[in-house]
Amino acid sequence: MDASLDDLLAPLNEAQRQAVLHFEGPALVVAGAGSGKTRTVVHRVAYLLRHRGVYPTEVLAVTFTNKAANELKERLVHLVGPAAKEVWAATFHSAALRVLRAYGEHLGLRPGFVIFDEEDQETLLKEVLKEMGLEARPGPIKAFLDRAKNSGKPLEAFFQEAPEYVAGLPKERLRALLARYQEVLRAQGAVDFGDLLLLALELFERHPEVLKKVRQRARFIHVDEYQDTNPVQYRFIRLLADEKTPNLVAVGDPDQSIYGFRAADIRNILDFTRDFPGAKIYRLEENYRSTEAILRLANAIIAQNQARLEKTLRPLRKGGEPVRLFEATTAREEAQFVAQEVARLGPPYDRYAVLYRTNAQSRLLEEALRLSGIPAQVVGGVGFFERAEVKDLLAYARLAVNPLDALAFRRAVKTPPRGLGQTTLEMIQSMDLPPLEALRALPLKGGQARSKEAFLRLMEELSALVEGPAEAFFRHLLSATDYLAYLEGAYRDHLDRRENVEELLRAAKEAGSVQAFLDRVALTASADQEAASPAGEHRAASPAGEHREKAGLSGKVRLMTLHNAKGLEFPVVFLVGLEENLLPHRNSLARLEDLEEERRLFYVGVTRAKERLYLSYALEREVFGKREYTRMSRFLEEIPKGLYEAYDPRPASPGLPPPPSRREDPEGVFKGGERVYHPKFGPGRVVAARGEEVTVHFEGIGLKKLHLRFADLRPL
DNA sequence: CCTAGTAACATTTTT
DNA sequence: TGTTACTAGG
Repeated sequence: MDASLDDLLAPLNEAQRQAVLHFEGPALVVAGAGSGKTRTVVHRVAYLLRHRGVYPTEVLAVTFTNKAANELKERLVHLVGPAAKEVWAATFHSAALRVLRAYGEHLGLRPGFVIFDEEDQETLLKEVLKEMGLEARPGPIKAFLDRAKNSGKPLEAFFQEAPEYVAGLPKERLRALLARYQEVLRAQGAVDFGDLLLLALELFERHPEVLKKVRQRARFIHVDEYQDTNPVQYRFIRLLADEKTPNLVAVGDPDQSIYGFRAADIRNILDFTRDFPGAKIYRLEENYRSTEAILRLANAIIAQNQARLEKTLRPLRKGGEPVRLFEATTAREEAQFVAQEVARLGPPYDRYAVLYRTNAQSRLLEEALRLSGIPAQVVGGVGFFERAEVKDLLAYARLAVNPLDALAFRRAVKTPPRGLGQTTLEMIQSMDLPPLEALRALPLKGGQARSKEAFLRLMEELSALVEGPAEAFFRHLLSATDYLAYLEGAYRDHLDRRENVEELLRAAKEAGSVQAFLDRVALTASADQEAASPAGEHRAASPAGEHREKAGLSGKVRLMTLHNAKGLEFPVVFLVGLEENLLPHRNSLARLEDLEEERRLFYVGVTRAKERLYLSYALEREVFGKREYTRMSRFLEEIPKGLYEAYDPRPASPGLPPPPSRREDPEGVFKGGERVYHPKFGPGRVVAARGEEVTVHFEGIGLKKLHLRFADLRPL
C-alpha cells in the first residue's frame, strides 16, 4: 500500500492526471461518456488519502446509486487498503438518512421513523382525499408533491407559481390536502422520500452544531453525476462545502442530464464556476469505451441540442462495426429480431443489453428471449422489495420498529388472514389511537377476541426481537404466522414466492439489524440490483463479479430502461423502440427542454455501447392492448445518413416462426412428454395430462399444474 | 370475514 | 394487456 505517486498516475491520460492531482478548492470535472470518469474519481480520492494526508473520515463521495458507492469503496480499498472503508460514500438520500438517524431527534423525529415508499405515499394520499371528501387521482397529486419537495422552494412559493387547478383540485384545496398529508405522515412516525433531504437541510439550518459535526466528516466532497442534481441536493452540498475553502469536486456531463422530471437542474453544472468562484475546470473528452462508428453517431445526435456546451468526444478506438438500424413491422417482430441477433452472435450473454424508454416495453423482449432459450434479466421494473410477499413481511418489521405505522399495521393484520377484517380495521382507524393500542382497546368476542390476542402477542414477541439480528426476527415471524403455508394456499406460484422469502432472509442477514434492513430496503434502487452490473472487464475481476458468477447472473442479457442504463457499459447494445411518441416520449413533445432531454436520453443509450450498436423501431405497437401505428423517431431522421446502415437479417436466415396459435379444443390435446410453451414460464415438457389439468415441468422453474382453460399453453 | 369474479384503469422516466 | 378496486355470495 506504499506505492508511489507514479503508480497512481500511470494508467491515466494527461487530463485525468490534472484532475486527480487537484487538491483544495472547487473543481468541475466535465467528463464525457466513457472518458474514464470513475477511474479518475477513485484515483483522486486515493491521491488525497495517500499523498495529501487526508483522513478517510474526512471524505464524502456522493454517488448516484448505492451500488456505485460500494464499488467506489471497493476500488479504493484495493488502491489504499482497508482504511478506505471509512470513506463516506453514499447517495444523497442515504447520506441524508444517515444524518437524520444520528441527529433527527433535534427535529422531533422519533428514533424508529420509517420511510414510506411510493405505494405508501399514494395510499396515504388516497386516505386523506377520502377523509376530506375530495375526488381526485392520487397519482398527479403525488407528482406535484414530489416536484414541490424537490424544488427546494418553500411550499408557499411553490403554490404561488402553481396553476389554479392541479389534478382537478383548486389550489386552496390542494394546499389543505397536502398539509393534512404531511400531518398524518408525521403522526405515523414516517417521512417520505422527498422529506429526507428537506429534513436534513432543516437540521443543518436550525442546528449549526450538527452542521459543524457533519462538515468534519465531509471536508473533501465529491459529487458524481452533478448534472442530475436538483435544487435541494444543491443546497445540501452548498451547506456542507465550507464557504472559505469549499473542497468540492463535481463530476458530470451536461449532455447526460436525464432527470429533469425529478427537478434535476442542468444549470447546477452549467453555472458551477459562477457558484464556486475560482473553480478549476478539467475536461475529459477522450473516449475509451466505444468504437469510432458508435461515437460519431453519438456526437451527431447530441449536436442537435441547442442548450449545451460545445463538446466532442474523441474516439481512441478507430473504426469498428457499423451501427445497424432495423425496421420491424411489429413490436413483437422487433423483439424477435433482438433475440435472433443475440442467438446469432452467441454467448456469453452478459455482453448484451437491451435498452428501452418505458418499462412496459420489457415484456415482449423478455418473452422473445425466453422463447429462444436465451437467459435474460430485467433490471428494475417491479423490484424485489415491491413483491407482495416481501411487502407483507416487511410490514411486520415496520410495525415492530414503529408502532405508529398505520399502513404497516393494516397490511400485517390482513395477511395472512386471521379473522380481523375490513370492519375491524375501520373501527380502529376511527379511534384516533396508535393502531396497536386501538386494537387492544377494542372489545371483541369469540374467535375475533382470540385473533386479537394472538396478534398482540405476536407483535410483543416481535418487539422483543427487534433489537436483535434481522434474520432471527424474520425467521420467528415466518414460523409464528406459518407464512409459508399461507403462501402455498393462496398462490399458484407459491414456489417462486417462497424463493423470494428466502432471498429476503439472505438480505436480512447481510443487513444486520432490523432497522438497518428497513433503511436499506427503502433506499435500494432498481439500479442497485446485482443484475444491473455491466460486463466491463475491470469489474468482472472484482469481488462483486465473482459473486455474480456464483449467483448465475453473469450469463444473462440485461434488459433495462435508458434511465437505469446510466453509468453502465456493454459490448453489444440494442436500442429499441426508436419511434415518435416513445423516444421522444409523447409527453415530452410540447416543450423544447423536454424534447432535448429525450435526445440526451438517446445519447446516453448510444454511448453505453462498446463494440456493436443496434437501433430499431417498429411500425406497429400495442398500447394497452390496442394497436397503434407508429413512425420512425425524429432523432433518427435528423442524423446524417452514412452514420448507420439499414440492416435486415431476415432474408438470409428466416426469422422465428410466429408463435403457434392456441389450440381450439383444449381438452385432452396435450400428451405426456410433449414440448410446450407458456408465455410466463417459457418452454417446458408435459409430465402428466388429465383432462383439463396438465402438469408441466419448466426448465429452471419446476413443476406447474395448469388449467388449459386459463393457461395459454401452446404446443412447440 | 373471505373469496372469486368483474369492472376500471393505467404507462414516462426513479432516488 | 396486466394489475388493482369493488362487489356479491358463501
